[in-house]
Amino acid sequence: LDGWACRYRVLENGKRQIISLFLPGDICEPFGALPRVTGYPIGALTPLRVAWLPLEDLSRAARDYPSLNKALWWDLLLTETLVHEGMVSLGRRSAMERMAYLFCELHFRLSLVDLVRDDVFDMPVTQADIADLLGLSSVHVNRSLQELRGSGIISLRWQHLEIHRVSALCDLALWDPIYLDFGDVVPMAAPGAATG
Amino acid sequence: LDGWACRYRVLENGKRQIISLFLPGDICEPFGALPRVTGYPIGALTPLRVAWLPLEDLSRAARDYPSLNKALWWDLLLTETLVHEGMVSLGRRSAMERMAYLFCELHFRLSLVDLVRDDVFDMPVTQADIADLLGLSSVHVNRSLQELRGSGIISLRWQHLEIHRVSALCDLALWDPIYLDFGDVVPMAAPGAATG
DNA sequence: CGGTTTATTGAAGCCTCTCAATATGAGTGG
DNA sequence: CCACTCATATTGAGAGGCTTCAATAAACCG
Repeated sequence: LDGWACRYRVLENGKRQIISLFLPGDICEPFGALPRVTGYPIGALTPLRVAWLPLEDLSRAARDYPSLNKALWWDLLLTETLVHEGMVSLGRRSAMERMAYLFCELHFRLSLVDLVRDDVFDMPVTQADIADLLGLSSVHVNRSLQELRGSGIISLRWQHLEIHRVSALCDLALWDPIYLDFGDVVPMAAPGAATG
Repeated sequence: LDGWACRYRVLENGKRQIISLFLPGDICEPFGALPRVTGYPIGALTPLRVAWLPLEDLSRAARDYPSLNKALWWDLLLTETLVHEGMVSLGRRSAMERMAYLFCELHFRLSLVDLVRDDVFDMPVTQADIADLLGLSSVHVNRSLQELRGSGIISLRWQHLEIHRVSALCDLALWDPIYLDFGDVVPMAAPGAATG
């Protein structure tokens, strides 16, 4: 409900990679068992306020309310897409482009839950967190950030991010709003109970 | 059924990133609508032989056979985990480590479908493909490959990969067999039909 | 047997990392 | 309100990994 969390993984050599971000309104375990099984822990990046949904309640509610069921699928698809685009960032975007992309993504996601006002929003995370999210060192995050500020596209102070030129940021990020066409998605009717 | 495929994404600057690999036996669209919606194309890396399952048939079969339903969830979870670990590779593993990790993953996955004999298997992809998979340049893939061969851990000729020292490869890859504990997964019973 | 794709090699340069030091800010207790 | 402490941010310098460009060798294909 409040605060930012993430799914992450720490390698034996001590390096951490953040897999995905959970923002206010996000569902950490859309259909229950997903994250439990994978072994990736979920950690808080800020103090958190969370809602706990018993599996049975969620399951029953999803069965009773088709629109909720659809919303769960929608969430699953969107989350998946975000992860995929994160992979593209890590593999094929430069440090600057990754930073820009991250801000674009946050702008998009936080807008969905009405947490953006005039292209300004809170970013209650540390530069080290951003580094682990983007696969960079915190030093380099700092420098990229300064460069981005110097170009006049954004400003970031007191954990407030202000995007001055959204289109310039999107261009830099190689942003492609492929997720925005989710409106009329009707995924396959989910199969029956898994008792086997 | 035969051949390798992948889901990928090409950025405006022409760079390609491969999101995930589909090997023989893999399901490209586990619950139907997932990839269709995200905009990521699926491409063949080799000549392909595929089975096409009509959505209704799959849906009905999953409802009628709980074990199949469970298998679909299992597949979804495993695929998800593989993607996540791929992110960790891109973000926090060096070129050598990524190569090693890729071979470990392939060894694991191809073993599941009985395509590995004595730690030897086919790898019918080009070095450029591997580069796009690991977020590297093909030149660097070539050099990392040579280094890996020179160390005596593997040999790769005629698109045949031979792993001589599996444990050394796993160590190098920072391999962590977290997916191997999938045996007794019973995910949440999938919710009802999505008509909304 | 040519023609095209793929693999290999070399050299130069940049992007990003690591190490290390300093500055700034937030929180705490006096 | 200030001194102290700790986490975070910033800066510098040097090194290294990886990339790009470009050329050559090898393998594949009809």
